Amino acid sequence: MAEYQHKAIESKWQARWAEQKVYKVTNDTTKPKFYVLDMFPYPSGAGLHVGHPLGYIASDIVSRFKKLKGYNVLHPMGFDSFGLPAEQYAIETGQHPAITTEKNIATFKKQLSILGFDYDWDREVKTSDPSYYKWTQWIFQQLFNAWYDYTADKARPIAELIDIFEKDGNRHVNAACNENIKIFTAQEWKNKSEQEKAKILLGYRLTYLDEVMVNWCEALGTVLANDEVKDGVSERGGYPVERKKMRQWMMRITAYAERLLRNLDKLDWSEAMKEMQRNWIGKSFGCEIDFKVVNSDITLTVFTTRPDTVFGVTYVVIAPEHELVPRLTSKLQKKNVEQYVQRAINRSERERQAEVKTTTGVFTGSYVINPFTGEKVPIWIADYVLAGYGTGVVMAVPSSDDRDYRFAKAFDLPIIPVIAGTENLENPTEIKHGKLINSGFLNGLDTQEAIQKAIEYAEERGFGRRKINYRMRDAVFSRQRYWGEPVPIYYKNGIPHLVPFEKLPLELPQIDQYKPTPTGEPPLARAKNWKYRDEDGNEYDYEHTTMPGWAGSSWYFLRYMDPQNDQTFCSKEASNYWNTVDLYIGGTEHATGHLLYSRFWNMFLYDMGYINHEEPFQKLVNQGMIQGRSSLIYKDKYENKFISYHLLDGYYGETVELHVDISLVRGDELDIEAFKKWRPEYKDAEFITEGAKLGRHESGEVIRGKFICGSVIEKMSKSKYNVVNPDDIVEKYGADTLRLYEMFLGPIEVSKPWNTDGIEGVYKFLRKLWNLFHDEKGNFFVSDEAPTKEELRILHKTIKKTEEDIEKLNLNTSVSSFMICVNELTALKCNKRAILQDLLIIISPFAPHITEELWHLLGNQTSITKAVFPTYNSEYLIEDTIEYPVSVNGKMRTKITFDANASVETIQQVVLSDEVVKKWLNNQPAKKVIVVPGKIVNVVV
RNA sequence: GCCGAGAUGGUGGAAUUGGUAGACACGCAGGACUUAAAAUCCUGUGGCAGUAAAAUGCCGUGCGGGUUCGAUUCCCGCUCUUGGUACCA
Repeated sequence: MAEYQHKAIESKWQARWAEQKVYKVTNDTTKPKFYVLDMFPYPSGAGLHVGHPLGYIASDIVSRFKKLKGYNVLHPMGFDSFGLPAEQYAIETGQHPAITTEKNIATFKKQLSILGFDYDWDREVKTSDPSYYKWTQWIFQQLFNAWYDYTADKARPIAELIDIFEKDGNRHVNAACNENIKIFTAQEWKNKSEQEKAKILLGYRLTYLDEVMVNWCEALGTVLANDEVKDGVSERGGYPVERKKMRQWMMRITAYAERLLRNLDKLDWSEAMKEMQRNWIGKSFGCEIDFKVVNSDITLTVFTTRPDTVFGVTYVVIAPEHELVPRLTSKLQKKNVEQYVQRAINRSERERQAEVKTTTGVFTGSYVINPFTGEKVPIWIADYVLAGYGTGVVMAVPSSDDRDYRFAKAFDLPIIPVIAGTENLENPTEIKHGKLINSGFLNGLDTQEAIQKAIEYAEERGFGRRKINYRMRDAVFSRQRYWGEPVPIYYKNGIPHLVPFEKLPLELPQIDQYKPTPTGEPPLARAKNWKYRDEDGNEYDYEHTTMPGWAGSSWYFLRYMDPQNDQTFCSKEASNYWNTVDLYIGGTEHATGHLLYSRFWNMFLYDMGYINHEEPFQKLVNQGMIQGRSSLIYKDKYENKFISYHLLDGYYGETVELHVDISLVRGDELDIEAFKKWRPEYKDAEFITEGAKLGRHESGEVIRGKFICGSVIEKMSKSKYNVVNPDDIVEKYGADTLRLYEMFLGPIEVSKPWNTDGIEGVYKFLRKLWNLFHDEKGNFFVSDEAPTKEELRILHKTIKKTEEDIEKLNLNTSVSSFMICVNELTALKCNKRAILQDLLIIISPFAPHITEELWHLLGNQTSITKAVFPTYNSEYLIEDTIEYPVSVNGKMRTKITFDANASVETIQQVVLSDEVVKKWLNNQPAKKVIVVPGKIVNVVV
């Protein structure tokens, strides 16, 4: 008697696969390669939840499928193990983040291993491992030692730039560099001090130091992400946050803007994803125009994409944080301006952009001359202008820009219509393109023509120039944190120097507390005796900031190719063989962060000749999120009293909403006793229940009623107590069921809340599959009879569907087709080896354990993972007749069966003489009969 | 605000390129087996009207329009949910 015993089968095969290293991947092989990758997880303390495996199962299915199709498949897993939560935990408990992280990784690995993934664990990488971050630091140093040559359109070694400076100065250098670098000759370069030279070079390097605005929280002594700031105060603790300029390491990703944009066309990513990156890069064509400030030597340069509307400029707006603001402010306006700037600067950029209802701004007291008209217009300050975009100054054309229009209305500034048809409109910005009016030499021209004409005019007269602008900014690389890669830099006389390669990795030092120093220095400043020592024994300070989370994750896909190499980050042989990632699965939340930074680093390594592919991820698929269903409980604001969900309306007091652990709730009903034990402060809480009148049951038992919780669908997170762990499901149903079920839930890209309601159906399917191989008594029983035509049709229909579905990643419908196949074979009582053996192979990528077991019961000696995917034969699917749906005016009314090769004329004739069709024709002749061969007939009445 | 995605029965979802809306599964209802329950199996199941039961008709893919012989699919305008918005990863 052998029933389907998932536990025994799964642990047996997992052990055997590990023991025989079935999933070992080698780099030298004659087989074609396939590289399938998941975005690696951050090992959080909550462990793996049911959302993580969604993508992992999909990639595992593809990996196993490609192996069956004869590919050498690289399908690795590792951990993005630097990050804030471990550090936060360290601050609170004093526990070293490395210890927490190791523990969390162990939990994750254990959880991953019971799901039966085909990872080669010998290739695991961890970003917080010094043997890994040695190479992250090395890449940083390569970026430090490089500059971007726009003429060659690639990065080059900084030594070559120094050569050019020595021979020719920087006059002919077309490089990505800081804006304030002055032109110098070779002789001038040679005369500069080492200090000066270092400063200039820093302005060219692909990683450099700069002063940038950050959210500084004095009380926490650290910089906060925009996410961590709510309404101008820190989310944690509610301390005030100010915007402040700090010296930070930057990454010159803008050098790559054009290539990052251009290459998108070559990638097999969703249009949505490419669009997001395009918008992030934000390329726009336009020009700069110089506006001279009246009675001053200052010139304000604006960037505009609409120089055609320059005759409609009625004022100019400058960003509150712009450095010229103090010089432009008149005595009379000083107080107003200072007040305004103070307030505006402390608002986040997102807030400033999002706010459209209230328009704010202040007049500086200064004026500029519009070089096209010679007219004098006022300079205003407004927070809708950001210092970081364009030049930080805009020319305002209230008649054709919405924000300018609102601003002009609010402050009663003039509006000059410049586009024909807008003269008499209440809101002229409704029409943005057309023939120009009130615009001097541009009158009568169309928008596009006028733009070109205006730029030419400005260029000829020297007060403007054609300009391509990008919205993308250089990336801030420094973090005022402990748990990240140390930046391999030390300072000598204030000039940054690279820690020599032999001294890498520069390991994280031990510190007493994981907090910033009392003076607001980053945590690494606490390290005792942590200094760089040169040969002469001189000591220098190391850089005290660490690298951001995205540093380690920007190149990990290369390390998997050659994970143990201690000579280089990844050997050329390995990267030449594995090349680009063929399928990358991960969430859309990485659209503009990780996926741009990785492309940038990969492109840089390509430029420097370390790898041979320019793009890291050829095909990208975005998996949706599995959301959690949180349970909510309502507590009286002042008393230790809880109110059941449906009684809230009638409750007299004020209540607060709290998250309650979902393990204490069954179908919205709270287990009150368990809840009292959950938190000591609730031990004596009072509960107002519902659903039953208080009283006594006939048996004498007191009727208590039910306590019902509210619920909300949101991100699965430890802090929301809504995490569902896959372990319990595997325990009850097995990994094969979980794998099939997660795929069966729906398309991989769609987000949905976790819900186990349908899991029984999938479990039943596996039992039915098992029963195909067993008789009623449970004995293994398979026949060697030749299959019938019908059985072959069922099998080959499924082979075809599965293959198409996996290629397109429609894994939910493959599971359905397996169910249909097994249902049909069960109905035919088919237990033929010729059919079942192939069926096992096609199901094996989805349910590797049960299929491996049955495969061996069939007498096979080697693993099913080494089998060959069956070839679909179209001959088995040919049908002699086709049943046509016949519709009248597009509505299906009847069905008529025709010979597969019946002519259109025959079909029309038969259809028109059909009783049902006649009824709808009602003795009128049909206006039209449309026959789509093989598909449908439509009669138009 | 800006950029991206989505909305189909009681539920998860299916529908290949514009061609039978609701595959497959859950749930529910009824039945078989059983002393009973569980498990298993069978039948039915979008809504409304209609019928003894059928037949049959009408409505129906977030809302309002449009294109088409034919629209879940294409176009225009909305609503709601959701991801990103540069120091969460």
